[in-house]
Amino acid sequence: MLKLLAVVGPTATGKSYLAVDIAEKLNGEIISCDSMQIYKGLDIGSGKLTPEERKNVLHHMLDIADIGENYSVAQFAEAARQLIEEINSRGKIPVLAGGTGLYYQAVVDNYEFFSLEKKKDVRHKWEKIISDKGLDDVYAELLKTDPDYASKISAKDKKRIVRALEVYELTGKPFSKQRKKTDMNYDLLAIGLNAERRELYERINRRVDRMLEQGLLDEVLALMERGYDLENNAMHALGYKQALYYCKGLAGYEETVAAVKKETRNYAKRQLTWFKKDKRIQWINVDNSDDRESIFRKFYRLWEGHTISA
RNA sequence: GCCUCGGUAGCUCAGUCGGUAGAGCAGCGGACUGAAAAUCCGCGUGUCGGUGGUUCAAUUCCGCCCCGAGGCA
Repeated sequence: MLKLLAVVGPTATGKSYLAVDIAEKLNGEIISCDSMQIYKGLDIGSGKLTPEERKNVLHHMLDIADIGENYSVAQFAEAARQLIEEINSRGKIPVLAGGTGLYYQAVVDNYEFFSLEKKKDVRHKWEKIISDKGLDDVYAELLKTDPDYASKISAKDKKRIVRALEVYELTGKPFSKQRKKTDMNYDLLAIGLNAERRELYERINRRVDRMLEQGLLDEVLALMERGYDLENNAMHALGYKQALYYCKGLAGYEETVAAVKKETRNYAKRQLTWFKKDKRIQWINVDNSDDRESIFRKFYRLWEGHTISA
């Protein structure tokens, strides 16, 4: 069975560093599991490690998409599964590390995605209908094409409504028919990093301050100069969106910083909701007194206890 | 020391002519299969500063005390 190590959890808990330490000491390669670090040019704000910090370990799935393109889970899952095979065949251990719950789940649970029969942009068509006629009409359309799925989601859930219609149009199959391919087919050790809520929020606040010191606003200005704006998914990333408003003069500085911190805290909460549901994950609590070494030691105990580890 | 105003949710405050209270922000919980750092759903979380009194009933009225702000000395 293919080995797979996963490092997940909410933002600002030190997943990237732990992954590097694991890969260095256990002869591994890292597969980033982060929907924003995928994009070239989102560096500081996405919390990407610097080239210096990752020079000793091979990192996959970083900087593989342009901000102008819209990357998808389906692409990620396919590429990641391929990498897991390759890394295993080299006798090394793949470390899937990152905080994007859907990406993690799609890989580990082998989600099925229908192949796209047509390649065209139908999303804008539906978005136009929404702005012309309203969301209700579009939801009614979904009720016709895929009543099962329509009944599962909110009639106000714009993104899911559009997506289901889009997938139906591109694959010819209703969204609700997508399933897991099989149950888990990896020898998985999943590690979750978490901290007490208070401590977690302090870490997040500090991290946002650090990003600003490191030049997040300059990064965003540079992206603006290259013509990127809110129509690009990547620019909806936490921190980037708010910084964009600030750079356009639509928000004040203090207000912007507060908003980024708040939304990052809310995001961390959603990540926890996602990962807590996965009972395979073994949690490591990180606190103020921990450094990289002590976190690695906590990990190593779990690794030794893992039955098929070798 | 005296006078005035204030003390209600984590914060800022509203309110109850006496029937144990509600907004905003923050927060909490959840969903999630092709944008997911997205999108969506749900939830007031409270010794109404403390303590005596009046009352069937006090957060509300009265006394005393504590704390904060301002004024007069």
